[in-house]
Amino acid sequence: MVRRTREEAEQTRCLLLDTAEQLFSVKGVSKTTLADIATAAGLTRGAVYWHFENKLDLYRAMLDRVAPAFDTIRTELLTAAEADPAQALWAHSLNVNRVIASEPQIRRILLILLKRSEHVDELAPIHDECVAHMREGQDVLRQIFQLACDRHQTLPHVDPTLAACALQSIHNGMIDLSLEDSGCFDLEHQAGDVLAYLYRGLFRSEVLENLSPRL
Amino acid sequence: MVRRTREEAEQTRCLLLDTAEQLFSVKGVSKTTLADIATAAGLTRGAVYWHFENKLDLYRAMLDRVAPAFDTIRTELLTAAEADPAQALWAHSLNVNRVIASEPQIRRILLILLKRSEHVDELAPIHDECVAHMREGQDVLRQIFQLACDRHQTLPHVDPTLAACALQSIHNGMIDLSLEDSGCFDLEHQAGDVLAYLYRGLFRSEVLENLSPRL
DNA sequence: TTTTACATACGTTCTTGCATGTATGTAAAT
DNA sequence: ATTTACATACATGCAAGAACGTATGTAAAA
Repeated sequence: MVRRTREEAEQTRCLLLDTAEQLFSVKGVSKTTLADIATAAGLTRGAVYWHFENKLDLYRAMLDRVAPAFDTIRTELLTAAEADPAQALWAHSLNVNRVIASEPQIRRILLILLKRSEHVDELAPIHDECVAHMREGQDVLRQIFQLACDRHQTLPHVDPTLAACALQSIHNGMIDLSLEDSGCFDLEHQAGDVLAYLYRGLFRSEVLENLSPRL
Repeated sequence: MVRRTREEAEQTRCLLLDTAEQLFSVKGVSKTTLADIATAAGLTRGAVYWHFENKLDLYRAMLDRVAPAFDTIRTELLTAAEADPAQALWAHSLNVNRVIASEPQIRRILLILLKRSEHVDELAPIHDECVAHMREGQDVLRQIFQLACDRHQTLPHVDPTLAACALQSIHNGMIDLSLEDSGCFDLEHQAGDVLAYLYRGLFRSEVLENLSPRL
């Protein structure tokens, strides 16, 4: 399979990334060799080394493909927050679940990040970026909870920082559960109700009644 | 360092497990070789192969050292549940955080399980056991939430299964956050307040007021 | 004709598993 | 109380196979 034009080369690159995604999610990152990826893609290691410097470079490129999706969600949250913080958070929570439940590629990448790679050594800097990204996300949540507090949407004694931790934690926990092979948790159908329990402990009932879609 | 008696041999075994724990948590499981462990312990690979069949056997033995701690916590939960389910759950939640916060060995093992190993291949059966253990734990939580529902301790429309998911998720999420190097979350000091938000969305206020230690 | 997009071949570095060596402990026979 | 016989607790050496990086070959595109 010899690709000749630039266009076909781009296809080859995508194929390698898709194949890597697949193999990483099944065999784990450390157990998947560049030869495995090349062979599974119907190519040779030469092709891999043409498109990527090494395994780490390929790994980073693979993750970069899904970053925009998360940026989009965050932007939507920020723009909606000024009008109604509580509503913005609720919509955001459902958004996160919907995206993860509906896009297999996102699920595969999360699976690789959370359960198919070791967060050390060469991969450490990449995972550090992910953690930094997560902390930014948590800070965004904190700001919006602060807004909600200022507008008295939250229950008394709700601290914005801790509320952000709570929301982030329960989201991460649910994502983790849903990624287990056993499939003991279904993000699309159960996450809304689970989130509702937490929201009821954070926001006043008048606020909760006005959330759409219905809490 | 030649150990001659059985007693000294047991010490050597422990030393190897301690060393493995340390190295796994720093370098990751796949990047840590048996030679690394042996050398760091001041021994050779021969010693490792004497005490353990192979790397997998060593890994399992390492995990087995902390299993009793979790069993103890679960037993405490079950015995306390009959008298007062809500109180038992609250005490259990605080217990989990206290144990993890106070015992470095537990934290190291959790770190290895969650962020320093790939849940595939030879390690897969071990991690499957962990998942099974977790699901049993979730079922215990469900049963106790069922008790709480029966006694009208919970708010209306709280489903035991989903409540168990919620509690498990937020616990796992907090543990995950607390294990990050950045230390952006402190299990011992912040987890109680975060948990309180969820409990307020699950239990009636009369029940919450009677929880000790104070919610 | 040069560059692109790969394929092929080679050398090196780990890592593992096993086989073997050896010094010490231990229990029973004498 | 010795000696004998064997088990224990490691250390050392070797063979074999990954996996990687690189160097080189090659056919088509530009």
